[in-house]
Amino acid sequence: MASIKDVAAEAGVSVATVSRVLNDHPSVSADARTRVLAAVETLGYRPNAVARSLRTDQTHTLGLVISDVMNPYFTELARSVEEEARALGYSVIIGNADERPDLQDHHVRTLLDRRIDGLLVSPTDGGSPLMLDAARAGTPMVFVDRWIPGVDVPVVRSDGRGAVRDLVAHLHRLGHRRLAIIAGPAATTTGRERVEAFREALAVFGLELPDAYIGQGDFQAESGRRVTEGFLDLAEPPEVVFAADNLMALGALDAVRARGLRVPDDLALAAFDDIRWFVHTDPPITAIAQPTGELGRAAVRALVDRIEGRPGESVTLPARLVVRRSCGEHSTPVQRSTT
Amino acid sequence: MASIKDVAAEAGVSVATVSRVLNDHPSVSADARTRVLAAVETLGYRPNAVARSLRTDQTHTLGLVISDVMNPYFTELARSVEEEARALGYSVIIGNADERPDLQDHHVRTLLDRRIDGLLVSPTDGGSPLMLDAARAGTPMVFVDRWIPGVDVPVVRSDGRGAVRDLVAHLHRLGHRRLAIIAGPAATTTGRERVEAFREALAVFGLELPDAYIGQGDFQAESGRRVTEGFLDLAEPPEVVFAADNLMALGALDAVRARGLRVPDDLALAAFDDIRWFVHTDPPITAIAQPTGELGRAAVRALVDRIEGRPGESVTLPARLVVRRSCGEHSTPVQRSTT
DNA sequence: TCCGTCGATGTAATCGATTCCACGAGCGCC
DNA sequence: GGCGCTCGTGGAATCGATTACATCGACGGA
Repeated sequence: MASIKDVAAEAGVSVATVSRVLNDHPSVSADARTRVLAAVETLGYRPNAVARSLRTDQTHTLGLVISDVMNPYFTELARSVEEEARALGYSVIIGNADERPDLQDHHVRTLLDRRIDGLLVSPTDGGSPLMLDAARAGTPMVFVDRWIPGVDVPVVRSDGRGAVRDLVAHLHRLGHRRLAIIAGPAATTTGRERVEAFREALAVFGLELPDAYIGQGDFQAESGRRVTEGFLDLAEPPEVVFAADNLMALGALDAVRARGLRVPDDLALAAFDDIRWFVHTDPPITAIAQPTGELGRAAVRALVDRIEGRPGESVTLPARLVVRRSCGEHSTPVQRSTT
Repeated sequence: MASIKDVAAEAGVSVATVSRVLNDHPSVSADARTRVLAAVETLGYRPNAVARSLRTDQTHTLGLVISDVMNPYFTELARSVEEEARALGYSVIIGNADERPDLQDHHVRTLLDRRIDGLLVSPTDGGSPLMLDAARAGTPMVFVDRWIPGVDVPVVRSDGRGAVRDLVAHLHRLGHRRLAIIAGPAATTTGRERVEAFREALAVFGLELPDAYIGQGDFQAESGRRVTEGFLDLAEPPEVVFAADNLMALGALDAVRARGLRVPDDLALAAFDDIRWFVHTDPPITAIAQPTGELGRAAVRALVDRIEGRPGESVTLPARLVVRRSCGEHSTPVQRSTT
């Protein structure tokens, strides 16, 4: 592969001049410029990004470590992150942590070894020493969706409180009183927050959230299935199950189906995170939709701001309730928008 | 960030010795080794992958350019690719072409600039000059799922012919005679092949595939919707629509639903590519399942073989039919396995 | 005419690793 | 006792770019 030296030789100038042309430095004669460009053309020269990065200490690359690529929510997030990054001149390397702290650390480590310019993380756990060190060492970093409390890093996420209130109001109006939740891992902020938001919303209607109605899931389909089976085995099973993410809702659907029961007649179902398929499931699933694309874009902007020396701010966007039929029929569909 | 020089100074040896310890070269004294390792520990030293790559001309990175990350099939493919690559000591950079040749070229170019060791591509089109040049120039490369004819590059894909024959047999048994297909882009091999396989299977039963029953899609949901509406507007609409991928099936479902019609009573539906949600759609969708994970792993193995100087062979794995209810009820569910 | 300035260019240092080569010490063998 | 090997080690070149600094010529003003 042709190097800058070959180009210099071909154009009859020094490598410095070639470099100047390529980085359009002002003081290059028109003559030299055209000769260099011609040489670049004939040799099919492309600068070696590795060499350039070594010298400039910039890779123009962002690392994105997400909890689970197979989760459509994160897939969409990854897509919007890549789009915005590309628009700003950055590439993205995605690491899939698969909800496993060890894998998350593996990816953070290799990304740091590659000297990425900044890191976008949706932490799987409460924060490994590795990540805390990186943050403290000044690696530009932004948390997206989930975050680690007590770390001085901007957080880009959506606030589901309003939407969860709307959801509980919707459920209450339909007559449901025994509401259960399939929670995410307590080590994640979203895992805890969604339970809290749910509990608070229930309190508004004078309802409680007994421990038996809190199932411990891990954001994966299988755990949703398992927890739902546990609910169905209770002496007094809940009337509604609220899954804290879309995969656990899928698992819940599996469990209900395996018993030959029906949604919403035997058990109503709602989910956090809306996905396209929810329109076509049997029945269509009521869900809380996050502004996923906007979150991804905002996260990239915040990270690039940090990288380029600007402040880089936290962003919180509201989620909203999308009512479908999985919680029972309703006469007047009210979709209060949250603020 | 500490460099190899700092480690050398701390350990009281030369950088050469540090490098030897790190790459466990045999001739290093036990004493020097322990001193170096201690220095590495106290400084928290991590070798700079950029510098290493510049010198060794290896990045231990694979590029994966896929047609559409939002398509669950490709998401799963990407996941298995990353897993196998990690097991073999490689990282993966994913580029999402979004079915756009220009984006595909963009990613191929940046990946080559980064001097990735090898490229895994599922081409969006018939092959840009850029990609053909790269293949000719000797960049280790493997096509996965789709390929470009006439290029000397291993292809890892699944053969759907057997499964499509099974599907048509299934449809014929259910009494369907007017079968239509939503095709993928003619520029892709899978786009063409699936239509051909379908046509051949129909021929076995003495059925034809009239042009009016071939809708031109682009593997995206919206095109599935549009084509299905066209089918429904025909004087004699088809009884079955076979979507060449899962997203177009989603679009077809949207279209049927928008007209207030029902699957399979008004129009039966089948799809190429099986996804988890197909179990829970209304009705559950009959689909042709590819061994996606195995494809991804085989592709990585073939690519790494090429990179490391071994032959690197093409692989073709059979797909299989998964019968559900979207084509009508059947008495004895026959799922012939293909060979 | 001379000097200072500015624009264009080249030389060489540099980034952080790997690796070839040289060198010295120790050891075995004749 | 000397010769030659092997082993451990360090110095320095190298990968392909960027960039500080030096140089040189032209040009303008006094």
